[in-house]
Amino acid sequence: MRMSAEERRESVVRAAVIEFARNGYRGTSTEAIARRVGVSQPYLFRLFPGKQAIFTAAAERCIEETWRVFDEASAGLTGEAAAEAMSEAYLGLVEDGEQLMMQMQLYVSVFASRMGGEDGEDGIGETARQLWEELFERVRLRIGGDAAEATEFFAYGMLINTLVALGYPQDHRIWGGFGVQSRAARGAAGQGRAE
Amino acid sequence: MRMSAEERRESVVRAAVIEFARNGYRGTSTEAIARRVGVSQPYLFRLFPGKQAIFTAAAERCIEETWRVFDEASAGLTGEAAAEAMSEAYLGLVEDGEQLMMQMQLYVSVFASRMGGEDGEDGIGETARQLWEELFERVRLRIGGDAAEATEFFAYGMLINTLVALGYPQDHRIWGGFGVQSRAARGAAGQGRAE
DNA sequence: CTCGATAGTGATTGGTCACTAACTTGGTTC
DNA sequence: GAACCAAGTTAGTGACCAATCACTATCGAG
Repeated sequence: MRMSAEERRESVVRAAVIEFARNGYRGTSTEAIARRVGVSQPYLFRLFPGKQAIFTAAAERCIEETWRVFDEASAGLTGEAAAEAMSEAYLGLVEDGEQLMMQMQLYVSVFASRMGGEDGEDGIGETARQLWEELFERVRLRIGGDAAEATEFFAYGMLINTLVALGYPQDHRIWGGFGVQSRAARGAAGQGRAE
Repeated sequence: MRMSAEERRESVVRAAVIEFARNGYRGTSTEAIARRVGVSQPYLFRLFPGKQAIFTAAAERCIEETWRVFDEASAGLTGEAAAEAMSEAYLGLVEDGEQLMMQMQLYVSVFASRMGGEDGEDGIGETARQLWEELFERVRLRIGGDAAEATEFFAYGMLINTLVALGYPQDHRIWGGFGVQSRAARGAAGQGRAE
């Protein structure tokens, strides 16, 4: 089906999120992305300057999407209620694993690009930090401005990432009282840890 | 320099942790590991049945090492004091990034192996979960048996992983009052969050 | 010294992958 | 209906990589 280059780019990004999430940067062939999109592999290089650019676009998309979900879930709320709503939404977002693993893949790619890893020498680290800080700031404001609470929110978020990556079902004892239904929000809700 | 197969395997594992940490499973060539060890690439396949086995050995080593550091740092302590000591030790362990990134690479590999990713079809997920649970259990006992506190400990640990991976120096404001010297311990210390 | 075992290498191979060049298809406009 | 342009394809290239095989070097024991 013939469509505009812009529309194609959009479907490439969507396909790339899935493929990169599952197999990582090196583990994903441009062939696989192209097949998922339904176009020939060389055509990708007309829509994007290279594989790295596709990865970056997918990573950006993924973090933007995370904020979109947070924003939607916590619209009109503030403080703990907002944090709770966002935590709950995050568990939903992350359930299928694709969004989550794209995040993780981004983190390891950023590290690799710093450690003289051979690929990703473009400014992916800079981009990632910018996106992360923006997300952090937005969440902080939404839950009421307290940095420590925002930090706690993200800490539990990162634990969720890890447990999901390892493949623990949400009723496994390792989730230790959080996870499963809305109780998941408890830990991340930042229930007034005074300091 | 000629050495016993067992000694060689040991140096291969050490080299593999570095290479896999920096470049991931797919991004690391057996050639690169061999070069770092100082042996020919084919010889690796005499010491290990395949690339995957080297990766698994490196991952196991890395988690065992984490416990070793925790254990040493918190020897003779219990409760919050133990948690604080372990947190502090973790920041030190993780500072250079290699241990940490090997962990992250393990997580993404486990996920990939679950998602029909083409490599890692051996039981790496099972192995990883076992190692993780063992570590969790040991930490839980050391800090006094409370699962929620252990969960919080690990949550902040995972946040540390992410921030280090993204390349934030420990005095960056995103660390929000934790990180930097022993104050790092504060967040992870599980300071009696009643419920 | 020599013989057996263990440590280690060089050459190769079948396969994969990012990326390029040159070409074709389909829609729009005058 | 032809001229034009953007969308899309087929064919190909050089580089790299895990794994195998057949071989050599070095050690220790009798």
